[in-house]
Amino acid sequence: MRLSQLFGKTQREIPAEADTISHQLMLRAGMIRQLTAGVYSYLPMALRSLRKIEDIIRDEMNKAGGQEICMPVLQPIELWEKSGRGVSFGKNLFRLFDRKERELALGPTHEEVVTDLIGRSVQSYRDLPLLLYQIQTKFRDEPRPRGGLVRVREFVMKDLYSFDTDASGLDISYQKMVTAYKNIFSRCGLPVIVIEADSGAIGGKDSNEFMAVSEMGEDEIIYCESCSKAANAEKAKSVKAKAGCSAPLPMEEVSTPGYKTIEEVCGYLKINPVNTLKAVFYMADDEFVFVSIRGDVDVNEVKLKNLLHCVDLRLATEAEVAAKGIVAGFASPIGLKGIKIVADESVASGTNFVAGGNKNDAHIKNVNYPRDFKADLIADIALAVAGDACIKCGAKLLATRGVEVGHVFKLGTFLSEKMGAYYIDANGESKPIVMGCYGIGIGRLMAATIEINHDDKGIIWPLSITPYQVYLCPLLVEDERVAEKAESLYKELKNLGMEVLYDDRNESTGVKFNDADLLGIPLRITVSPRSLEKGCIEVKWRSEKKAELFPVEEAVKKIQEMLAGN
RNA sequence: CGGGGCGUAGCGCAGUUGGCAGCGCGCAGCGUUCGGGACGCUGAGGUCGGAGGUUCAAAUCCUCUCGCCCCGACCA
Repeated sequence: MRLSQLFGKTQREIPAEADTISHQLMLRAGMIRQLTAGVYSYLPMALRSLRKIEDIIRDEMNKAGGQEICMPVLQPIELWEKSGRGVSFGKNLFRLFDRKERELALGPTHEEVVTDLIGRSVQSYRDLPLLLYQIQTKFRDEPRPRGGLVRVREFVMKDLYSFDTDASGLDISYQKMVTAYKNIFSRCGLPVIVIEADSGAIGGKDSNEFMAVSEMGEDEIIYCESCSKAANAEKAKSVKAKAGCSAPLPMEEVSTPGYKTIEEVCGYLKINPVNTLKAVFYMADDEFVFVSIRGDVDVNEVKLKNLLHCVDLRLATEAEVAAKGIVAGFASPIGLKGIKIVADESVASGTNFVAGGNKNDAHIKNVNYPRDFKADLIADIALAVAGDACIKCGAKLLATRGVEVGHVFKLGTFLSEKMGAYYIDANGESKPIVMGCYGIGIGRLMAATIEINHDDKGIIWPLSITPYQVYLCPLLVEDERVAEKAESLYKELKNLGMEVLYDDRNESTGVKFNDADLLGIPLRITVSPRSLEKGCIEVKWRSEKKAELFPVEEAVKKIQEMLAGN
């Protein structure tokens, strides 16, 4: 491709709308254009890379036994009502009406469609297992798209669905996908870590996320260096520091005039937050919930939501709290009636806590669970944080951030039961098909790769997913020797099957080199009067500082070798 | 949905007592340059996000509205 004809110009200045590195670089490199919030056009440079990523994914999916299909984006709303997930996807589901006023959704994912498809096609255990995938556009009306291609409302995803007769079959399918995913990210030049995850609106049991570790990532990862256990913060479990464990004493009211927050009460009573119990109030699908948790621990709302099996969970408003007769700032579950009480396990982690007095300006010392109050539910609903101990090996946990580039789920049978996808087993009995689903966001993968492979000059493409392999850069194209050599090299390299971006523009050296660095093509070939006079051509890796000179007659062979060796 | 910021040329921005809409980059033409974003001359490019209002006069003041970005909530 001649750069003079390439659609998508480079830009010197950083567009104001971008403050994520990958977003800035993609805009400056002329790869993407935004149409509206979270919706982008992909220009040639981006599309070439995306296609290569897709090819790698397709290859690995096929190797793992996947069969490619293509399912509709336009989906009748009844399908979503049938699965019940229209509710859990909520406003993220794009809805529209056809001319007959029939309601449709733009598919945010394809479990419904594929389960419907399978339910109609699969009859016998002999038809299973099955791995079906597609690479297709998804629509999700995200409340806040961000970071360029990191979170968008329209995007291409590879989604594979596995169908097995039983749990052990699912385990095999799941493992195949985990292996394939590791291959994919490794081939794309993107280091990832596999972590435990919550399954969110998808539902199901086991779930793992593939995270590209990066500061700009949206997810917090809690991990253990010594045993390498790692989980999304919304899923992570941890061992909290022990609270005091002296023998239980009788409860005793203390005056705490105006001291409401844990910090204030601790300061006033000269105690540590670990020895207090705090109260947090939620509305779970319109039910008021009183959460009791140790003062030094925060509530993990994902865990709480899963525990309560609710769709919508939010903090209660002051008015809602007051309406329940609760004295905010001095609340505790002691003696509370007619309110659902959920306690975190940490309330049982010690003795003689300080809790609210349920009246103004008073707290109670020496509160002990379960002696002094009961909970309707007690479970681990604590947010794990760096510094807690690993539940597996006891070492101190660390925190980092990551971009979720892939996610795999063991769905089980809840969807097949709802959607009516059954098979007949060897004994002639009807059973629900056991499902798994596995997704990779293609654009996000590309963005994450750039996020990790760049320097202050621009992108540094991994060879496997680069839009072009070679940047052919003649300096001083008005010099006939240079122009002739560059043209002949261009033809020769192309004929050898190389993907060449040929900077045939009559621009100054600085402009050309800076664009070469911005675009990040792995191998740069410079043809200049200076090196031609020595009978040489200069070759340089984008990732290296130093260039190499090769005699003109050997250059093509050397370039071939360099590309082949990487 | 809560908080903050911003909409003026393709991009980055300036533009307050309300009085001819500007600068830099980029773009087009010509010429001189050429190993890390060169220079000169000439030129094109604007419903100042939109609607309404105040005024002799609005990018500027008022009202409404739309959009975009960031933080949070949320989120496969």
